[in-house]
Amino acid sequence: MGSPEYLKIVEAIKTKITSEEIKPGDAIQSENLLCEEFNVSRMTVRKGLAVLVNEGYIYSIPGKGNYVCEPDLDLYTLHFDEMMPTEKKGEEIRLLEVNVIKPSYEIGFNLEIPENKHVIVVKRVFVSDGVIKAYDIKYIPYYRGIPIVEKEIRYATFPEMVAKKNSIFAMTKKLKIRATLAKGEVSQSLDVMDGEPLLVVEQKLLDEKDHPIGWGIMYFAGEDSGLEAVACFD
Amino acid sequence: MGSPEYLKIVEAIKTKITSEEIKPGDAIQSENLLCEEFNVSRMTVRKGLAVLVNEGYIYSIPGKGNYVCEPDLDLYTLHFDEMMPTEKKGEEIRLLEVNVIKPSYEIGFNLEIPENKHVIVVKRVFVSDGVIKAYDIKYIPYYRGIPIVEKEIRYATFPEMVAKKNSIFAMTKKLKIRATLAKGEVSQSLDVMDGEPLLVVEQKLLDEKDHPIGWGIMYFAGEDSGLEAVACFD
DNA sequence: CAGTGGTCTAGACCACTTG
DNA sequence: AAGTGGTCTAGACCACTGA
Repeated sequence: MGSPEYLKIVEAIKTKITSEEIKPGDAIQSENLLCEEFNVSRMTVRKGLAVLVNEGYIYSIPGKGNYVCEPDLDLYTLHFDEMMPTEKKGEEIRLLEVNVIKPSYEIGFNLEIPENKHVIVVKRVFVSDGVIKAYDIKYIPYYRGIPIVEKEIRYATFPEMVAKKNSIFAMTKKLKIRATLAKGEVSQSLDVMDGEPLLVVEQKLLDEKDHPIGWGIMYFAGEDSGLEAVACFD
Repeated sequence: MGSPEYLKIVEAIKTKITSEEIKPGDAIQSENLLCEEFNVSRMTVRKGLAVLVNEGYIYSIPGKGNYVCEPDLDLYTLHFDEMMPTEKKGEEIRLLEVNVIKPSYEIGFNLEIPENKHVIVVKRVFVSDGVIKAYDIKYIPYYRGIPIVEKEIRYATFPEMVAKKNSIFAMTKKLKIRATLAKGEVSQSLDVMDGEPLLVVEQKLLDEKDHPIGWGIMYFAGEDSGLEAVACFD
């Protein structure tokens, strides 16, 4: 009752859509008709429709009308916390290595830099209740002023490591997720046997021009450690 | 120049944020000030601010002002196409099994149903250029009218299988992603050796009351097959 | 109290689509 | 030409925060 008029319009149309009274591709009644129906001004109707557009229920075609969206059921929201649930009791980060190196072919390829440019490599493990949960390797093109002091880098997130050079608002992060088998250095760092299944999350940090400014790989041990995602549509 | 006034306001404030002229937690100048600055009416200013709110740049506190958001750098958009890139050349879906069964403890637990309720089980593999890419198992509580005809179910997505009973607009999908080793039935279905690393995507379909209406597990073979996600912030 | 954001109105003009 | 959505105005009243 006390709710704003435009929210009543939102709810009314949402109900029509979820009850399948109107289906994807169908047109909504015109804005002028909605004005009469709800006895409100056109701006109020449009505010309600704007909410539905933002939430992915409808879209507009100028000169024609407002239409119900085909829901994109393949889109999910993934919450990937780079630092695990740090700052909690029993959580700890161990810094294994901070170095300036010449990039391997793979590193140079992923950071799109020539082989004579130096690269910072940071290797850490995340420990929970005494058990190593994840092994994290990050590569960042070297630049003056990059933090390489242990204290600064130990608890730093990927964006924080490059924040001096790039605004976090102008960065994009991309993930690739796959499975692999533990072996060699990775097994040792995670303290697992070779052949254990590992979840691999590859992170790439891009600047506003889509140029890589960081590349990292995280290995997660244990079948219990996984990621969760929720469908966007609500 | 020809762009609407409210978009000019959006761009101006975005630039201030990405250039870090104003930082997270800082206040934007008041709406009335923005009206004067840009020589527009308040509704136009508010339309611009609404865009910034939707895109996650700012938030409002009634009676106080508009403030720059702390960017949530842990949120990603994951595109998980349940049907793989089907309908493409060289792609094929093989239906291995459609059955009505009594649920195991695990199935009953995940679907939150008693053990005397029957369940449809659908097993499929996704084949690309003759290579089996994924093995898919889905469980759906049995109800009258559920499609169990091969033709109907072979190319059906999870939501389509339950669509007769539930509107896709009222459904939620949740994913859990982890790594495991191939073994037994899974190895055979994927035609890989035991001990191969597999990416596991567990899907749960929930109705509007958060009650499960479907549970599925997809196994992806091959180190090359993985998922990709992009940070939401733009 | 003056200032802020939240809601709403009753008009207006434009570009666009359709018959 | 009539109808549609997109933009915009110049007011208004409200509930809220802070001094």
